[in-house]
Amino acid sequence: MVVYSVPHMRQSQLFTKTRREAPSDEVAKNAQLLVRAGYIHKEMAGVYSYLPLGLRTLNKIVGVIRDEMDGIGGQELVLTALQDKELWSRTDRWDDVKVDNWFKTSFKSGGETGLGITHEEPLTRIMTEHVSSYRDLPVLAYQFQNKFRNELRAKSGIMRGKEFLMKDLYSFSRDDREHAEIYAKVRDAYVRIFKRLGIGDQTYVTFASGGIFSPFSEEFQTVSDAGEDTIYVDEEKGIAVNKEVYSDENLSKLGLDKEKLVEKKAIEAGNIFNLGTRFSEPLGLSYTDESGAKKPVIMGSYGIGPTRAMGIIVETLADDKGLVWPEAVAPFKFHLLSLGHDNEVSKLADDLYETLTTAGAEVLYDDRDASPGQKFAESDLLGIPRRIIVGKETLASGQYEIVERSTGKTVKVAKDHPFVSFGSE
RNA sequence: CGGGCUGUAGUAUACCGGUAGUACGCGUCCAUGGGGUGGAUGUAGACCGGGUUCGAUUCCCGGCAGCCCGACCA
Repeated sequence: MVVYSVPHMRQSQLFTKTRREAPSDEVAKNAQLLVRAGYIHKEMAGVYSYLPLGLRTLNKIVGVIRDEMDGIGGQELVLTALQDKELWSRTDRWDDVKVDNWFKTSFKSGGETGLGITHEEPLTRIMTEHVSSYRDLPVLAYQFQNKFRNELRAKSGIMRGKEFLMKDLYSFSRDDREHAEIYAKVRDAYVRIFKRLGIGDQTYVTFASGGIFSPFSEEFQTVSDAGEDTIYVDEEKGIAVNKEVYSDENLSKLGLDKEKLVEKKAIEAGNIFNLGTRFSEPLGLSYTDESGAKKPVIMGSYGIGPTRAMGIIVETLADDKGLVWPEAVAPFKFHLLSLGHDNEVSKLADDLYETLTTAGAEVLYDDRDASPGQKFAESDLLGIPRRIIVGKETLASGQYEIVERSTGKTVKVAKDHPFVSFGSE
């Protein structure tokens, strides 16, 4: 997992502030809450900056995805944002008629370039320099990078922007059989990722339009009223089919019973594709097999947008009081609140903060001189999983109060109780 | 890209053809201290350009920006 240089923080030092009211130019719940809580800042339509709390959350999501990608043998790298026009011309994806959402610009020295919308082309070219024998395959390479897409209409807060973080994994295999194995492995990893991100129960593998090399691609669709897609879910089988391929013919092909399907709105959280030789052929990525024959590499691509995932988590789990983060994604595990002006209380809270941080806990300590009501309200808004309350009652009873954000469930813990009583770490 | 709408203190919102009011925020002071606590006081504003008019924040035109519906969405 990722190691953070600052695992804990005093809230009095946090420069971001919360707001009572949602900005008037946001309609999407995810953007309203994330802006109110100071996690993000809207720079322009569809373009958001990630502030300290937002970045911590985003990094947690990235960490989960990275963990799963590494777990199936993915090798992380990072490609350039600036793209080579000549390369994209070879696969016929430079032309504005073919791909209409490029941000294009030019070099002072002459010639055009564009900001990367996806990265099949550059990675395939790199592979031509490193793959030449069947012994060099398969390869799984992935990256986290900002993609730039000149969307005509940005919407839905951070779920559909013009600049957004994307995890894109590409697989390079010897043949269809090997590709199928890898594809299945990535698919399983994706299922685990959404489960770890806390949206597994609402996320369905969904058949969608495929492309040239397979009849269908598979999307990971999270059921949400904020979704832009319509899917038909088979609850029993736990799979769904996108409206774009919903037809009697396709349903029978997929072995789905029309009667059992339920229509739902959903948002696409991930998508996996069989690319076949769509890019390896035109870019000359081939290898020599055991018999000395030259063969094209079979490719696949697999995307998840961590920023979009963050938006989906908010849409799915937040309540009317504010954000609610699952354990694995929260910017901090604990939100320690010190209530009132009492010196003894402050001392107690300081000591607990010291104890927790020494034990390596990720804790945000609200040490500010603010009213209890304000601290509670802001704590709800920030959505940190467990709130530890230290107040005058603690002095009287000798107990800390721990409140779970998602359920409101409260437990009391003796002051000198062992650290493990605060929950898993 | 087609259609619709909106730009007023830092934020959220009123009113008005005669240069703007409220709440929150922020500063100061007093009280308060387990659900955005109460009071006093201060601070700060009409997107840009042009037109109509005695006078425009208000009406008209253009620009820019933002939002919504649709289309689009490796």
